[in-house]
Amino acid sequence: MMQESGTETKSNGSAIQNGASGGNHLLECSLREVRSNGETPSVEIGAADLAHLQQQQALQVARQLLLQQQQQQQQQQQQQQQVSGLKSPKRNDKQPALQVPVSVAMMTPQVITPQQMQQILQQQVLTPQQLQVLLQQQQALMLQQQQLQEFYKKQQEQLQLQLLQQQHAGKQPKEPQQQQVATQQLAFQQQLLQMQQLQQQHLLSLQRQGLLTIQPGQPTLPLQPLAQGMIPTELQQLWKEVTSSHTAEEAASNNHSSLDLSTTCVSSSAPSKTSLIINPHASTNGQLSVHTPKRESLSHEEHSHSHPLYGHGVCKWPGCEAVCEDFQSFLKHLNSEHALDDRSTAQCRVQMQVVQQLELQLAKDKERLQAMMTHLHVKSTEPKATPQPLNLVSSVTLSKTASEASPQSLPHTPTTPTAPITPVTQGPSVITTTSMHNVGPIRRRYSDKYNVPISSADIAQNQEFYKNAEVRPPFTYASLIRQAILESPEKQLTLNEIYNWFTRMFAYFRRNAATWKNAVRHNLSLHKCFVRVENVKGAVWTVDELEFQKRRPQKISGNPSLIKNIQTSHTYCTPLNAALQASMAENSIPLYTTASMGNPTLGNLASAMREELNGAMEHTNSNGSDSSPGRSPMQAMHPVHVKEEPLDPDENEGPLSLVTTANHSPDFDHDRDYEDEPVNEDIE
DNA sequence: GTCAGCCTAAACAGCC
DNA sequence: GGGCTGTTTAGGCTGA
Repeated sequence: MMQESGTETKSNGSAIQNGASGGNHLLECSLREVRSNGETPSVEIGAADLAHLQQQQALQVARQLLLQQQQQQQQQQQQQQQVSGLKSPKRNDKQPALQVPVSVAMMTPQVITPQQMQQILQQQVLTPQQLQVLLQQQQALMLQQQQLQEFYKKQQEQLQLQLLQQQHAGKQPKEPQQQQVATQQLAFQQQLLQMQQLQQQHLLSLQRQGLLTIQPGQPTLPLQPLAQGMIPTELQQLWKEVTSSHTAEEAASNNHSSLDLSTTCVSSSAPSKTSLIINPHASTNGQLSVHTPKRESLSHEEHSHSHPLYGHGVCKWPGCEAVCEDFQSFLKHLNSEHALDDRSTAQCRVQMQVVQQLELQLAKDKERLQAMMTHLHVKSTEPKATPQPLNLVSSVTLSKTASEASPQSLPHTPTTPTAPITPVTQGPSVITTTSMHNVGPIRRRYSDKYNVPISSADIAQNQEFYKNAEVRPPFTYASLIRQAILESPEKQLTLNEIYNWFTRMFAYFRRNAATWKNAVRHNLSLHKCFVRVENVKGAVWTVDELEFQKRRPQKISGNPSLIKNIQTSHTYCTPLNAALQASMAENSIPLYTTASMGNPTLGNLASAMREELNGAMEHTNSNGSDSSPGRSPMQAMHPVHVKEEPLDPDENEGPLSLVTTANHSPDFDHDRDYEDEPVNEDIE
């Protein structure tokens, strides 16, 4: 639609372009001027007069249509308000706690917060009937718009015809006459554009009012790419796909439908300063683009790049993963397989719940983190307090960041709507904003030195997050490679399979393939723990667990305070995991991540964690040590290694010491998790 | 300041 | 020749 407008205004490209830079006001002013011009009696006679009269008629018809449409919009808005008014309170009654932001202070005006996101998600559950109503309304609008455009096209053809007649008749068209025609054309075009804008607004308001009560006074919001990007509604996508008959307009509206989390979190604070009404293609280089099939295919290409449900030739509808060769086939597939029915609606609701839970836990853990940091910040001024269990994570990172950044500033950290849910990840994830913004390579990753339990469960729990968000996973390449290999049924993968695992599991690795693939190969070659095995189907890579566990403990070996480290780290380890589980339990997280996504192993693991929660907390509160061996949360998770916790100093010198120290290294938490997954299956 | 771990980049070789 | 795979080296960054 916008492209077509651009086509029609080609002759007035410069004028339009000037209007574009001026924004709404300029355009409206020029529109008013043109309107007034159009209403003044024309002194021209002959063909020009005829054209003028026809222009007048066209303008009047257009105005009438505009008025009708505005009235219709108002009616529909009222209708939508009624619908939303009926739905929202009901949902509020159901989940009052979810409506209340846990930490309003975390919200920044420019950034869509998890709470806002939550609100959107809460309110966007529409019944298929409601969606159909919306759909019909949109189609009616489209029809009107088409009629108007056809009318306008006819009008322009007539104008051109008349101009040609004038020229053929040898009548030199006077400059003012041309100008007037051009001005009228511009006026009409602007009216059309304005109408399109109104339609855009209306569509968005329909979407939003049905889903979210939007604040008034944002008339330009719908056309703003970033703002639009803040509406990550699956239903919206669904709706758009169902109503995909108007591809051109969709190309314009979906141009900004990307669910790019990295851009979402940096939503613009200066709305409507870019070209809002004018076709963006018209204002690129002064040349108005012509709507051609090429352009259309390009828009589809852009669309396919940004469509959250399509990527790498695969439909990303939850649980689908159907292979679609191109975007067209994907659209067909989407319309046929994921049409607006009860199943799709239910899937949408499930997805919303998933996101909702993520938001909730993120908010709670943020609050918890802030409390922790505030506490530690205060503590750090005190003379050597007794070792706090939480020091394990924060002894380095938190003390530093707390001193660098005030606790108040942290909640303002723009986070993506869906952040990793693993509570322990909140430390690095929240503190290092770079990881959230995904700008360039992050240097701060899960450091092995923080005693942060990086586990396959961590990876798996955040699986959905990393699958969708282009956030670099804070795990080392070695850990990821190992994870990939160990996840495979035969515990061996070819290089290409490892690549595939990376791209499958992490959205981040769908870009810059040359870089990270090189790093993967580099790591495979570099680390002894990765063993290349010649297989029937070629070379495969396996993991030498012993070598992998040897990697970092060497650093600690020889340290006189090894025993103390072991003891203290062990002491710290338990409360940390207790905290982890407490977080999960307090939030009543039904282990929605991998467990709900169909990974029974992790579901069992998590269930076991929760079952052990009470005892774990008691154990933690007692003295923080493993006075009752095997009953700590971590030990409950990893019963295999409980018996392998020798505190005998002599054993620390031998090979076993490696294992022992590894027990307390983060990577060993990997190991434990890896090895314990089947154990937990046994528990189940 | 030094060291270790990690990441990135690049060059090179062998194979298909 | 080009792409893929595998190895090796070098430099930079970060945290201990």
